Amino acid sequence: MTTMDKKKKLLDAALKLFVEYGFHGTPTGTIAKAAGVANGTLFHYYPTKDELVLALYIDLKKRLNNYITENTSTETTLKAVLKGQYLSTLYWALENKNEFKFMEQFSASPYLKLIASEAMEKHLKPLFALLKQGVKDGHIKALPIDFIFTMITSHTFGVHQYLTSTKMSKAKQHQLISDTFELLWKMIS
Amino acid sequence: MTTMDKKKKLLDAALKLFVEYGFHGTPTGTIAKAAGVANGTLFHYYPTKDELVLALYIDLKKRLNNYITENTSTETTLKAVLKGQYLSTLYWALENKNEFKFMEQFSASPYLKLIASEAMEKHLKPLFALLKQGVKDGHIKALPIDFIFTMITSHTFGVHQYLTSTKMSKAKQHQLISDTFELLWKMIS
DNA sequence: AGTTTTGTTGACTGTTTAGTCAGTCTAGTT
DNA sequence: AACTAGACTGACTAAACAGTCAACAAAACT
Repeated sequence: MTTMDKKKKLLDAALKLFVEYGFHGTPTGTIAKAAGVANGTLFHYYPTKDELVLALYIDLKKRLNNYITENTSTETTLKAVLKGQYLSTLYWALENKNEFKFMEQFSASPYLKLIASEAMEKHLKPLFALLKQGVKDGHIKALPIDFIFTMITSHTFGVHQYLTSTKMSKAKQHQLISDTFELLWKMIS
Repeated sequence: MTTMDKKKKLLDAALKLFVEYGFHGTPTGTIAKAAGVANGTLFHYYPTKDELVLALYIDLKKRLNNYITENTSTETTLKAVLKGQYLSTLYWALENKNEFKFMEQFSASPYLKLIASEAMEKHLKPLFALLKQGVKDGHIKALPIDFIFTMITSHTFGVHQYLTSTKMSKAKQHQLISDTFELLWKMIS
């Protein structure tokens, strides 16, 4: 097993356990065992438990971001670009339920403030620029950018929560995602 | 000090610490100390730590509910009733930031599934009936009730998050709350 | 006043935990 | 083959933890 395998296995195991039992409800020993590595190996890669939690969040954030950029072709209108990002996010969330659930849990937890704000903003910059332009051009309501961002985020979490709590066909899910974007757009435009 | 005083002091202390350090990040001993009671007293009232966490959530839920019912006069139109509930919720949240933050944290955590679903539904029943009627009368979009509910909830959490992360005058806050209700209404009607 | 019940205490305990460490293994380099 | 550097191990430890309990205090009841 290579280094990446073990790091990845540790993050995988941690994710599953964190979602089920919470951050502090999951001992490091349990994580190591579930990952199939020795106790000490966990601390070899992540010197403290907190660093493991943060690393996991950052890794997921990156994976989601990659997925979004890979799956959004260059659209022309602002609405189309936003819709692409919104759909990508929720498609990814559907294929990675635990991952998305963890991100939500993390976002509501006191851990969030441990994330360096520059690292946070780096990911958000492109979207913020987009929204800013949208406001300037009058396509989006003249509201503070981070307010619009917050609205999009909570809306997205809400839709995902509903999607995971309700059984429905893939087709219906995609229809709902598309419909809810229209609702969101109606709200901010 | 009476019994109620001590129970209340324990919940107060637990709330503050949970919001800052998380559920498992807060030892029971610290809670007891902060509440000014002996370690054993905590376990006299709440046999396990989990029961304390759940009791806190239920207590807050009740307090918010009371506030809403006390502060919503009997309106006539569906929109006015919903607006009253929405405003009440966010006004309460502004006066009880920690309380609301905890409820959000709790809602995203694995603890949520420990709450008996009947106790949950009891609080929601009136609102659900209201929404159902709204859909029937065509005032609200023909979407599943619990979807609309999820949308309202996440929207509310989002607005509160923005309100607490941004400095602004009381007047501006109230304006924003009112405005965001219109956005929400626009979305679901 | 005496008795019982209920509230309250904090020292204590068995367990669990994050994190350490002394040393083994593996793969690459000279 | 000898050396080195980093990966990896798991037994270990010191601290922290949730929960107990025997004793005491204060009400409440008879």
